[in-house]
Order: sequence, then C-alpha cells, then structure tokens
Amino acid sequence: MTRWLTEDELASWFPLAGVMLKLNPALDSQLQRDSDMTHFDYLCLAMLSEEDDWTTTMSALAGRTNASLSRLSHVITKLEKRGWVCRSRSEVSRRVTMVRMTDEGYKTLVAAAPGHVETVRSLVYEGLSDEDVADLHRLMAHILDRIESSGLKAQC
Amino acid sequence: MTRWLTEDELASWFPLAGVMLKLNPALDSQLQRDSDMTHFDYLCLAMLSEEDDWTTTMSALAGRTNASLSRLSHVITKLEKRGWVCRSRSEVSRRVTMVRMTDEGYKTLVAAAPGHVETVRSLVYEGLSDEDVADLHRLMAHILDRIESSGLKAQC
DNA sequence: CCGGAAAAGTTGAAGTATCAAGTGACTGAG
DNA sequence: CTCAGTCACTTGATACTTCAACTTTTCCGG
Repeated sequence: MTRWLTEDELASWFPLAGVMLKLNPALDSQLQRDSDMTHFDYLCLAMLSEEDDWTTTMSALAGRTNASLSRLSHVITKLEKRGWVCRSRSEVSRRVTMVRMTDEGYKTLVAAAPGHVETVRSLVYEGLSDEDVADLHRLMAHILDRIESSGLKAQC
Repeated sequence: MTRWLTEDELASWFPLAGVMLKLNPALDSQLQRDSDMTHFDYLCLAMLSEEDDWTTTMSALAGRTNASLSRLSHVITKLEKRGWVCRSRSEVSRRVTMVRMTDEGYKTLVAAAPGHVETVRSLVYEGLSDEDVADLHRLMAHILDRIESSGLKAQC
C-alpha cells in the first residue's frame, strides 16, 4: 500500500523540486556567460585547488564532485584540451590516474570565482539569518545522507 | 570587491550543492529503472493530470515544470511518440499548441506514482519532523523565489 | 604462485539538454 | 490597412550525461 505524502510534505516538495531543477541551471548560466565554463567544470577546478599540489586521483575527484567516473572522465578530457588540467599515471598504482590543475587552470578559476560566489550569495544566502543557514545545513546534510545510502545511482 | 561566503554559509553550501547534483539523478534513476521514464517526463504527466480535461498549453506546462519551451517541445515530441500525450492546435489562438494527456499516459502515470512517491519519501522526508518540513518549505521557497527574480536563465 | 574477482579508468553510442535560428500567427502604432 | 514587432512555439546543431562494454592493473583465496 502506497503511503502518500502529507499535505505539508507535498507543499514543501514543490519548492524543493523547483530548486533542484533550477539552481544548477542558473549557476551554469552565469558561469557559461561570464567564464565559458559549466558549474561542474568550476567544481572540478575548485576541488582541485584544495588539494596538495593541486593534484588528486580521478576517483577522489569524482567523490568530491558527486559525479560518476565516466562523467568525470569525459569532462577532464575536455578540461585537458583547454589546458586547465593534465592527467598522468600514478607512480604508486599503475591503474590510478592523477589529475593536476595547471597554472592556466588556476588563473581561470580565480577569474571565475568572484562572479560565481556573488551568484551563490545572491541566489541562496542573501536574506537568510544565521539560524536559517544552520537549518539549511542540517536539512541538506540529512537529505544528502539519505541519497548516498539509498543505493540509487551509487556509482561513485 | 568580492564578498566571500562566511564559514557557516560555506559549510552549508557543500551539502546543498550535493543535493542539487544528486537528487534529480537519483529520481531519474529510480523512474528509469522501474517505469522507463525521466523525472521530467513524470513531472509533465503529473502536471497534466492536474489540469481540466488533462489539457493545457505548452507555455503553461513549461511554467509548471520549470522548463524552457524548447526543452518541453523536444520532450513532448518524445511522449507523443510513445502515445502518452497528443498535441493539437488551439481553437482560440492558432499559434498556441495544446497538449493533452491520453488514457494511456494516465495509466502510465498511475503505475509510476507509487514507486516515485516512495522514493521521494525515503530520500527526503523519512526522519524529518513537522518543524523540519516547515523549515524546508520556507528555505526552498526563499531560494526559488530568488532564482526566479534573478533573471538568470529566465526563458520560461 | 595462479586464476578469478574486483578496482580504476576509458571509450563509444545513445539519450537529453541547450542554444540559436527559423516559422507562422497575432497585435498595435501610424 | 499595413507592416514591423512580438508571441508561441519548433527545429537542427552542438554539447553534456549516462549506460554498457572493455582494458589494464591489483588483490586475494587456495
């Protein structure tokens, strides 16, 4: 027997679905327009910038960017062609691929960051109190946790 | 001068970005597996089921599903080929296209709904209190509102 | 050691989404 | 009345994502 959503749950589902469907495209749109890159491209560079020597493995980067290896591989191929990252085989284990952000990639990231951060602030955080931010954190962490333990689409 | 995010904002941004990147794919994955349709396909049928005579215009449906007309047009073409909807020219204004869900489409929607609702419940609502749901509603409505008034990607 | 299984990636094809350009229908200023 | 502009889509090309299959490398039980 199906357990339908309560009225309140349903009422909150519409805006949640809306955010899910529109937030990423909105970020894509700004980054595409101003920096000729996808939000996912940006995430890859941003995550690489946090790593020692701007270097990590494909699997680790896929984990940090919430992507499948396949998706990441295609995107890294593109970023490599643009000279923003380069691949190399790991010394330690020859089946591991290392990705490294180049100086050129870092310059691009630094140039894109202010506009992107401003967009995130203006689309999400402007007008939220500290408690709101704490609620947001708690709720999103909860949902993310449930997605990750659901086994759906679990190719990370 | 760029105003960066505070530590708390940044801490909440990661799970929010994670939800944004993984929730829709997770829903796609379940619906694809169990009902051979996309989450967006489902949304189109669900929104049509709320309309009088299961009929509305392309523009109205695009609005309700948060999609561009172009995207919707491609998808409706696909759904039409499967016999789940049909198009016709409006009597009132000959530049308006009406979309109507067929009985076959309704059957498909009814068959898909329980699994989809169960997935939404299990990924989002399981374990949330009433206050959590209220917080979620408030926060998502706020963000959605800001996205919609931002002018980014505003082709709806 | 050996051989099968699993891990880490890559690739090509198929499905989706976006972008820009085009079509036909209405509207309204002159 | 008319014709330039706008509206409501549609279409085709390009770009992105997913899926399934494959390669190479490593691990592990016997």
